Amino acid sequence: MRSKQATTMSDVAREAGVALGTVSKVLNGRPVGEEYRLKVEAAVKKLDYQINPSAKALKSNRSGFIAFIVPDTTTPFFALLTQYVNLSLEKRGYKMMLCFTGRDSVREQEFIRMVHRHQADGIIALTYTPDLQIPAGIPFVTIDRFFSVDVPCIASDNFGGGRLAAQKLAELGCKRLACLRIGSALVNEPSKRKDGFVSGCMELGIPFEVCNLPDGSPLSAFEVFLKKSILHADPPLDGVFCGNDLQAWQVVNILRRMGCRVPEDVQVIGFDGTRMFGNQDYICSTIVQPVPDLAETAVSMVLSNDFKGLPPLICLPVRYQPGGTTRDSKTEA
Amino acid sequence: MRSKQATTMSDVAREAGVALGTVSKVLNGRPVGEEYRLKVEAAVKKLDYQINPSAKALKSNRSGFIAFIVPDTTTPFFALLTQYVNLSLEKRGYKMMLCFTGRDSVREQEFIRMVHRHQADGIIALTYTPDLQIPAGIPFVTIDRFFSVDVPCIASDNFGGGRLAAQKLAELGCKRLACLRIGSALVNEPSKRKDGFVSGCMELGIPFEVCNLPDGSPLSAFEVFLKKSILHADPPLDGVFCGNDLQAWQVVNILRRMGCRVPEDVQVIGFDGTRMFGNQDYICSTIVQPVPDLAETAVSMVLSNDFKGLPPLICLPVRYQPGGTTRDSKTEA
DNA sequence: TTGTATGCGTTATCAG
DNA sequence: CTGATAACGCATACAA
Repeated sequence: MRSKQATTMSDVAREAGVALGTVSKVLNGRPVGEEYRLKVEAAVKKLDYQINPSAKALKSNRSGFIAFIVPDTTTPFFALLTQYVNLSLEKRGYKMMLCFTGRDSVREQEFIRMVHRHQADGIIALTYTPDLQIPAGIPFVTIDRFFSVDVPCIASDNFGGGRLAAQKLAELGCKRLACLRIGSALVNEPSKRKDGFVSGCMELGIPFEVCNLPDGSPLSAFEVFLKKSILHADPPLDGVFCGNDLQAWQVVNILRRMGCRVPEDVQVIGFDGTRMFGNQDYICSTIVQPVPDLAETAVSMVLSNDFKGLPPLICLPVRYQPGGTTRDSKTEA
Repeated sequence: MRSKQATTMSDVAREAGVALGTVSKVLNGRPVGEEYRLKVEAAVKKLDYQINPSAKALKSNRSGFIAFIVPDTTTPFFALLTQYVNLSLEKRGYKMMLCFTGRDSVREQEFIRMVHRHQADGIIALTYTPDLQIPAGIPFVTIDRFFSVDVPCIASDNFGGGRLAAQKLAELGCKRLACLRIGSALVNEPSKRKDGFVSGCMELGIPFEVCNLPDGSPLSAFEVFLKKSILHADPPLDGVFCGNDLQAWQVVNILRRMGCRVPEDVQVIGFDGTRMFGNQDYICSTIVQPVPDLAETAVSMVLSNDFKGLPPLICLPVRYQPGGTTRDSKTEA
């Protein structure tokens, strides 16, 4: 029992001098006589009535919660996404049920059960579990991970971003490019960054290499590759595109430790749009993901009335952002 | 209506050949005949029964949700805290209701209403709104913000952290110290960092200055102060303690732009324990807040059976972490 | 159009 | 200790 006995719909009905059902209708925006509506609204205000979400959920089988499944909330990209998904949900009167999995597929599967039990009205998931069991009968959309044609996927234009990186590096004077990436060889959305980059390089006719390491590879593998390509190739490597900003940052560290100047000798572009402290300087030159749009789109799709008939894959436009690891005019270090 | 008609307690009761009430008792761990318990448990497993949280909440007035109110989820410290609060709640079978306020006190107050409506079982808030109306009748604990003796506050040992910073800087050879901070002059938990630092300096008998700027001050104010203290003081300023890691990072940028080498000429210590990408290198030498402990303590307190009778302020120990902006043996840049 | 009655799935009371 | 029964607050057919 809360502090003050909660006021219920009956209280409002009595206060307004109308029937219970009428109150319910007013609250749910159903057609009701103007005169009645005003009386009900007055009573609601007077009593400071708040609907009881549990009762509503019990009766309607709709909880007003959307589950958001994400590996963690501390990686800057995920943190930003979490915030915007939360915001987009809030704007539509929904609450978020946050599930961070720690990349543990058992936990992930457990969450799906939990979400099911809580009658969540939908799930937005950013997951890399390959064999995830998607629950039937509940709207499910993914971010950055394509499952199948009946599971809508919202992603950045990863392919276009890769191309853009290649173009920018060429534009900025690079003579030999490379794509460095640690990540599953599986074809997933982020792996298209590499594909786009390759496509861009080929179109530009610029020499390039791809160094795609499996998950969990040590950073030293990057170092070996970089040493070889910078010291023994002709022209030497002078432009690097990385799978994400973390890897770009690591590569920059390696390069500087090797005595390479960044961006004077080698220019580096990452992916994501990570900023110091979430809202300060960009950590590196990067392809920025449209996080607010990703969130807004995911939310609007998962809440879509006609969930079937949604497009299977939506790609949102990215943009290039100088961040000190390229020789853009305005950010010469 | 969900995909498969949800199985209910009655189904379990029928399957187990017992009464409805018995099932409820088993599920809530109330004493029940061993024989009955086994039958019920078997039926639960067989039918894959899951309790309906809405019905439970409706009847019991306990939603199983704890609200977590935080300015944003992208600032690294908040992101980490969010994750650990979520984890601590999950371990106890609770769900988190995430409310990020964007430092908007109207939104904040609105959340409190919403939380109330949703019958949240408690609130954990990290807020800087001075005149926040704390709802009566619902367990409310704060992090890093002291309201009054009946609102428990969990904080890092800010005072001790300030002292520790002074000690470390002295130990590392600094001859003149300064505390730089932007933040309300209000006496709140974080402002104790400065107090601890002052206390440490005085005890050590080392010369020091304090530069405490009001919220919203431009960074240039720091620069003016630094120029004066480094160029025109004797001995020159060579050790800086900042109110948090963001400010430390900004100060380091200013110093380097001024031509000062960090940490060779000036050493800098921040506060929070911020790391690149959430889990990589520390951004600067810093006093690390015990985030997992803060979260765990806040959760355990807000769920405490005897909410009255909790101590009004709990300070958790911090630690010093070299991070490249001090001349510690192991991190000489 | 408005009002009434029933039941959602659970917990709690109370009589066996 | 067990089992029947009555709410909890709301939505929704259905009757007026």
